[in-house]
Amino acid sequence: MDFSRRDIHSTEIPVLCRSCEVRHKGMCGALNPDELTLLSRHTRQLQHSSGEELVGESTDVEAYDNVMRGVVKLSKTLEDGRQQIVGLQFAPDLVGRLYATESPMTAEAASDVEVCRVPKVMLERLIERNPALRKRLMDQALRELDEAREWMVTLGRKTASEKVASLLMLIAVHLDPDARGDRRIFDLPMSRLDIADYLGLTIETVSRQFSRLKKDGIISITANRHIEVQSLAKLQSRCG
Amino acid sequence: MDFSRRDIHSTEIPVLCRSCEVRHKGMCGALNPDELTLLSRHTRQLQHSSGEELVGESTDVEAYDNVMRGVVKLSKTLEDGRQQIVGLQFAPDLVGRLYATESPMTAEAASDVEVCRVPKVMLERLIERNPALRKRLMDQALRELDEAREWMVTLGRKTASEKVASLLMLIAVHLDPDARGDRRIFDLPMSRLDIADYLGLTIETVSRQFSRLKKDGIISITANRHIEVQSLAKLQSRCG
DNA sequence: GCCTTGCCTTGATCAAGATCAATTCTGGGC
DNA sequence: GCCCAGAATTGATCTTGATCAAGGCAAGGC
Repeated sequence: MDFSRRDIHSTEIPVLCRSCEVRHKGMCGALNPDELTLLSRHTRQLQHSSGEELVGESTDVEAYDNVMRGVVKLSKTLEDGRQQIVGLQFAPDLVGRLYATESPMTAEAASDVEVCRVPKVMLERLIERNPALRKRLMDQALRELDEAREWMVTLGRKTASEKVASLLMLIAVHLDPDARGDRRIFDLPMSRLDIADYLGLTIETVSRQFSRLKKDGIISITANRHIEVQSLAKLQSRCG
Repeated sequence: MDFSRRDIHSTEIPVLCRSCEVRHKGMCGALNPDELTLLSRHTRQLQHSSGEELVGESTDVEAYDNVMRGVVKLSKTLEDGRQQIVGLQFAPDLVGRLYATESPMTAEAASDVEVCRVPKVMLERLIERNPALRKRLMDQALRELDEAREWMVTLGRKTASEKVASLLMLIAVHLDPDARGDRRIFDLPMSRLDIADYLGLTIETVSRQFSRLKKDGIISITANRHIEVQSLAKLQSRCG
């Protein structure tokens, strides 16, 4: 698995949401600060497990959401309730299916989240006359495709213990990218249920695998969510 | 799962590969016949399980392959040999990672395949000045992303029997799209091993599930590959 | 025709992970 | 500090699908 840091400008730059007059610490992703300032129309704070949806099937608004802070989960549900998380979006990703008014998917806050809402037509009009933006959006789509396919290997061919190790690696890379050496410290941005739904496991199995990683001295956990990875190399070696 | 026929012009149109002077029955996909005639430089016939790779990591050629006939499998392999097929490409898909000279993936013929090879730089130059082509390629990327995420649900949350039913539905839709009524007849474009690698199962489990579908009168199989679906509705009801 | 080879099927057994059922931990309200 | 509700852990048991092993079947070579 390729856990290298994605190519974004991680220095935070102020972004002013014109309509709400909220000043964010934004990051350069698909939309740069200027474009975001130009387009953003509404800023929302969403709380973890509020049940509120972002751009998604049921909230079929004509908009995209640019993630400013926190983690958004994209999930799909079978008729009998079985759920699978099919993607995580970190700042500064743009959430929402380009060129489609609905998508058979739900976007919800996995952690506490702040998003800037961008009207669909405005963005799509801007895409037409801005080749750089177009390229960045194409790159986000292709990167998400690569990530989805990489995760298919995890879902289809890895053991429970490899799955959990892979998730910890993924999050360590996204949430503590500047750490030095072999240790990483971060807070899990999601519940055990979310983790299970992302890995195609049950919460009990996830919990047992965490306990095993603790027992083996690879991680320590406090307050359920706070993770200290003692050795990233050892964790990597468990990713299959 | 959405098994609706993808939006392509399925009428076949002649395409002339200029360099090889081969005339194909092409279909309109990401590249239309004019663009393909303009760009194609070499036509290759690949045989099922020849081991030959299309555009991929090891054959790091500066080209894309446009599938004219047959089915191409995209797969990833873990160090210990566990394999996962992460996508199937049917005619007239374009195979190859846009804007990247290598991708951690292998593309091989799943069935007997005919492809038109297109030089990377030529296509990327054409993209710059052809908005319609650009949009079609963006749409293929977004569609592949949707399909990958849909398959993640299959891999992570469905039972073996639902997985096999889902694969049969997928192939029925692609390879016998014009069939009327509730019956479908087609040849499986891949081996049991490929099926297992696409579904995250073993060949034995796949075989048992086929046997069960036969016993329940939902499908009949002759010569290993030839499938007759007696009731698409019943098959659908087993997809989870 | 017979043998070989590769692919598929079937059966017996095993183990990883699911399920069911208690506890225990954590955080929030008072 | 104490209580409560939701979340996480742990244990006991069961099920699904993997593994190991044997045999069937069809195509190609001689």
